[in-house]
This record gives sequence, structure tokens and C-alpha cells, in this order.
Amino acid sequence: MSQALQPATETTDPRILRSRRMLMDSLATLLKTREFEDISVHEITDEAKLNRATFYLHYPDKSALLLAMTEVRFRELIERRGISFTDCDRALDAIVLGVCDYLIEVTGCPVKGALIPLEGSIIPVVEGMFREGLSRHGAAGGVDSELLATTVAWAIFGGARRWFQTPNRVAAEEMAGKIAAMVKPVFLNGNQ
Amino acid sequence: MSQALQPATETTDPRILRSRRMLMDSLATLLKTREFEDISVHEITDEAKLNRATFYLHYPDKSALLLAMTEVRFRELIERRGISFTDCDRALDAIVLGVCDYLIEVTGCPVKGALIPLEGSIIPVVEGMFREGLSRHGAAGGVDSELLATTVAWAIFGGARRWFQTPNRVAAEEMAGKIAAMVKPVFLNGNQ
DNA sequence: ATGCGAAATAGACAAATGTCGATTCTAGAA
DNA sequence: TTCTAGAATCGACATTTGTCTATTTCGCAT
Repeated sequence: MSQALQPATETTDPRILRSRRMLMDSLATLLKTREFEDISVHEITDEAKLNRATFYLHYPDKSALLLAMTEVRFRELIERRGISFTDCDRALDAIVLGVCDYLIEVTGCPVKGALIPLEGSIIPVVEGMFREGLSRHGAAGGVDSELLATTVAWAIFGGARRWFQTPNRVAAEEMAGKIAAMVKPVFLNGNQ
Repeated sequence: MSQALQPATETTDPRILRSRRMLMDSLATLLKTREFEDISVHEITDEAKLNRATFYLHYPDKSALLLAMTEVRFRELIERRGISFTDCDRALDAIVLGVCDYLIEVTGCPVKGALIPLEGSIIPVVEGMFREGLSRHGAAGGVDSELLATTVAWAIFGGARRWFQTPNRVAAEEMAGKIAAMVKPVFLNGNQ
């Protein structure tokens, strides 16, 4: 019934942690060979050396695993770079670049035609970062800062996604700069 | 293999047209009772009085049908309102309102928790409209107008989607105004 | 009206999905 | 160390999915 609430469950049980880590690692490995749609739950648990039933103990379906995996890995990538909001412009640039880089990181080198449903996992994370940034600085006058965060997050993901799907794309840094510049006025204008 | 190219096939054969229309209508009907994930291809063809194999003659899977259906219906809704680009501001407002209204139209009254993967069908249509508008007017100086169209389309959809998922939401017109105002500066800024 | 090509149907198939009950194993507390 | 809750395994199940090979039906041009 798509009640994907398990992954949010806080737990310290090493067995649970291990199983979930194994499943995520397994999916990450398989994603470098096949496309998401062509990977079965059986293959994932096989690679992870787990029973297939164990999979369903943690995730309602493979999309939920992808979502959980992406969230963890994208967060890691972002935190590895330690984005701070002391300089908002810099933070924006870093976040956009992070999205671009992650798209490459997660789906190996070959340009796949498939449009993996990553928006469900990346966008909320980006959104959260903007919410945090907005609550600290420029908490926008008349504008709903929640809506602002959502809108900008989608805009960035959409732009990055287009770039990623482009056959012979320019460098991630270049594209990130363009997207950031394009999106910036939304923040500025919001304050008056 | 997700080679969903059939729907793009131009045809005049009444049998093909009829089958596709039946399938779309059937899905639209079922969507008012169940969530997308809980509807099987068998149920769709059953409701449409067609053989299950016929389904696969037209669409590779049910997501492709949803995509095709959404594209057709969303385009209809937009064209029913006859958006023109004589006044860009007005066009932007109308497009945003169209997205908000369509989200309601497609998924009945009850607020479903499910996030139907509509972005794949609505966003490209919105994107196309902006591309058209940009090619006529303000074809942006230094900015890539393709990227601009994509980015804005995602921003709008993301905003509308957030609004749609909000428990007790404000009127579509009000939200559409807020989103349009938020997004507008992206266009203006692009020209210098 | 007749025949051709293509669309629709029918039935079958292997594989994948999501769920279940029963059993075994294990982390952490007593 | 022993005990226990619950995590993992196992085998099985009904459904669903996507694909096939006939076979039948139908639109349309001749």
C-alpha cells in the first residue's frame, strides 16, 4: 500500500542498520551496470546476500529503496562539502553544483535514456537546505518561504536534470553557474 | 525496455484511435476510485473492454499510458482556455493556473497521499509553451532559452504540487498568482 | 465485393511482485 | 550465562507483468 515509513524509523539495532546498508550498497552497485527499471528486487537481495523477504521488511518496493539511498548519499555529498550560509551566493552555487555532481555520481558514466525518479529524493533535501538558509537570513517579507524553497529546489533540479540528459554536456561547474544565476533573482525579488 | 515511442506515432486508423481513447478514459475513470499504483493493466483493459494484449500494442507499461493521458488532457485544458502570448504576464498567469487546476482535475477531490508521477507529462507541455513564448518575444540575450523554459516549468510544477498536497489549500487562483509572481523575475533578469 | 495489411483477440508462458506463516538466529538485558 | 523480543530466513502463494504465437476481425483501396 506504499506506506514507506520504515526507512524513517530511528533504530540502533546493528542488524537493521547492516541490512539497509547492504541493500543500498547493492543497489548502487547494480545501478552502474543496469538501469533502475531493469533491476529486480531479487537481484538486489542476491547482491546484498540477503533474503528477498528481508527486503520487504525494510522497504515497500524498490523505489522506496532508491529514494532512501539517494537521500543518504546526496546528503553525504552535500555535507562532505560543508555548505555554510555565511555567504548566501556561495551557498546557492554549492547546492546547485552538488545536484549536478550527484546526478553524475549516481548513474555512472554512460548516458542512460532512463529518467530515474530521483526528484522524490533529491528535491526534498535541497528544499530543506533552502528552508534552513531562509530561516536564518533574508526570511522574505511577504513571500511564503516554504513555497520559495520548494519552487527553487524544483527549478534547480529541473535545470540540472536537463543538463544531465544532454548528450555532450558542458562541465558541471559551468552549468551550475548558469542555473544559479538564473534562479538567484527569485530570492532577491522575494524580499520586497 | 521503456521505448515508449508508440504514442507519438501519427495515425488515422480509427481502431488505433479508439483503443487509445478507451484506455485513457478507462484510466481516468479508475483514477477517481483508486490510486495509480493500485490499478493493474488488467483492470484498465477490463474497464476499457479491450484485451490485455492490446494494451501492450500501444503502451509499454501503465506509466506510459498515464503520461500520454496526462499530456492529452492537460493540453486540452490549456487549449480550452486559449492562452495567447500577446501579453506575456497574462500568459504566465494562465499557464500556472492551468497546472494548478489540472492537478485537481486529474486526481478527484479526495486528497491522496500518493504523488502520481505527473511531472513527466505536465512539465514537458509547460516547457514547450514557454519555449514557444520565448521564441516569439524576449528571446533572452545571453541566457539559454531552452534551459530557461525547463527551469521555469519545473519551478511552477513544484510550486503547484506543493500547494496541491497542502491539506486545506487556498484557492487555485491565489496560489497561481503567488507562484507566477515568484517566477516572473527569472524571465526579466534573463534579458540582461 | 473482394483481398490485403494491420489491428484486436485469445491463450499461454516465465519472471517478478508483494505477502504470509513458520522457523532460526542474534543483540542486548536480566 | 540464559532468556527474550524481534530481525532474518525459508518456502510457498496468488497476482501482476511483459512477451509470444496463432487466429480472428476490420478498415480501406482496388
